[in-house]
Amino acid sequence: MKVKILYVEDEPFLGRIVKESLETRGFEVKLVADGALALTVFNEIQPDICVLDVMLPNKDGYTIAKELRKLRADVSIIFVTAKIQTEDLVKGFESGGNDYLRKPFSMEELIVRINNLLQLAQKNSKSKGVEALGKYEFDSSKYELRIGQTVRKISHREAMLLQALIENRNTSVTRKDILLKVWGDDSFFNSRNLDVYIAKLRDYLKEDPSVKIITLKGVGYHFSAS
Amino acid sequence: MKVKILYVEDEPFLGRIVKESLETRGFEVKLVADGALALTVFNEIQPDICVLDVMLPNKDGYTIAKELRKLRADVSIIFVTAKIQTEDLVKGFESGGNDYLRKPFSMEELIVRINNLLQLAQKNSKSKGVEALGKYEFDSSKYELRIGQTVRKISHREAMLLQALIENRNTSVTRKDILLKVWGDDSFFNSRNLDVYIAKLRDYLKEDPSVKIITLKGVGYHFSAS
DNA sequence: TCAAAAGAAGGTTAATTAATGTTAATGGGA
DNA sequence: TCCCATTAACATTAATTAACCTTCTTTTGA
Repeated sequence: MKVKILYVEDEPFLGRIVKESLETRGFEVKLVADGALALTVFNEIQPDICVLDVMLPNKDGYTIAKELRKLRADVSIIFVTAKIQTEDLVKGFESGGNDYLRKPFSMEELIVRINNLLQLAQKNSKSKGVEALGKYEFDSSKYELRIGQTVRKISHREAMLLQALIENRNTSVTRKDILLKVWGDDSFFNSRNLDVYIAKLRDYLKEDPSVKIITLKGVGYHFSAS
Repeated sequence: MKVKILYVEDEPFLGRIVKESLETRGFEVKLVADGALALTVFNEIQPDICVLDVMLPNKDGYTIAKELRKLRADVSIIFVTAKIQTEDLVKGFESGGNDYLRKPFSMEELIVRINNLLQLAQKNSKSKGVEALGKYEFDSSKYELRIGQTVRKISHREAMLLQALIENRNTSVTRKDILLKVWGDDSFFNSRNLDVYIAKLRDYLKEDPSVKIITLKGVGYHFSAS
């Protein structure tokens, strides 16, 4: 499958050249000229990489980046800017950018940096969609948990929770973060709800003892799986 | 502990300025002017980040990078170069570089990119492995303490405390440092709490008398283990 | 100067409280 | 109705607090 790129750029001439140039190299590029549209298009095409101009009408690149990160923590973001102020650079990395390119840039440089990020992303998350969890496989788009021949459909909440754990695999997540991500708020009742769902997941995942959800009492959970 | 940087640069004037500038920001910088020396110095100081000029006498930056990667796969490498040819950029990433900076660059830009790589590296290597403590083995990501065939699950606090001791193995830690690290504050009650947990760890570790938690009354503890 | 007394710091074990586990009952929407 | 999310009820475990004990240090007075 082609690598999808969301390219947000308001200069039409530059935009078209870069888009075509990237397409020649086998990327699938969606060009958006208006910052306010970026999120909508992002949700539509689910790109692997976002290339964002910083100066944009309606909504600047940094703001977009922050919003994108919330939607998908693992998306790769490259900023492109004519500004050379270093505070912008700082802002760029702070708002969740993975790389920063100054205009004018060469196509080769952009492509190299794109490829670099793709490799990184691949290392971090293998082939997305289907996650290997020990002997299990979790298909986050189908809400399916497979082990051997057995397929178990899991519910929306179960899937969200499992996803949240997977995103923090081999590190710890706080209960609060999970609650905010999965339930949207961390009230007392939702907190007990989380306990219930953890129990369910543990039950689903009990066939492979190497897949573990360890409780960090007073803190959160630590999910580990090969 | 300070972040250590190996900086290979043959222009003495630039080298000194960058070195001093980085040191002002709290980095520990070793400046090397000769490519052929880079490896030796690398082994000596075990840096967290390497900043390599590409054009160097005796051995160029790309070659150095490849060799460094062989020595330590997880080291972060930033190339710095006056060349603007894009083939160099490609070569840079291919030879194992993590980032590429064109001269002239601003200090801020360098620092931002350094910090970015540090964060990345931390994410990747977070769940570090298994510590040998005399006859025991402590797996900090699984919260397991093993001796012979016996595996004991320990709690989060127990693990944090043990980790804090291990990090200061064969030296002394103050109670205050431990309390801040494990409990977040050093109030009276938490201080007594620490006593309780020290007792637990001593109990867990009593099978091997060479593993010792020695009390330094009025100061802290001294943890020793082969 | 020295021994006894008083304190302080920490050791140990037990009791208490808070957090989470588990299973079942309830309730609401396609 | 059926499924899933939520709430409830009771069980379990970890963390904290308490109580009492031991050890070392400091103070004090003969």
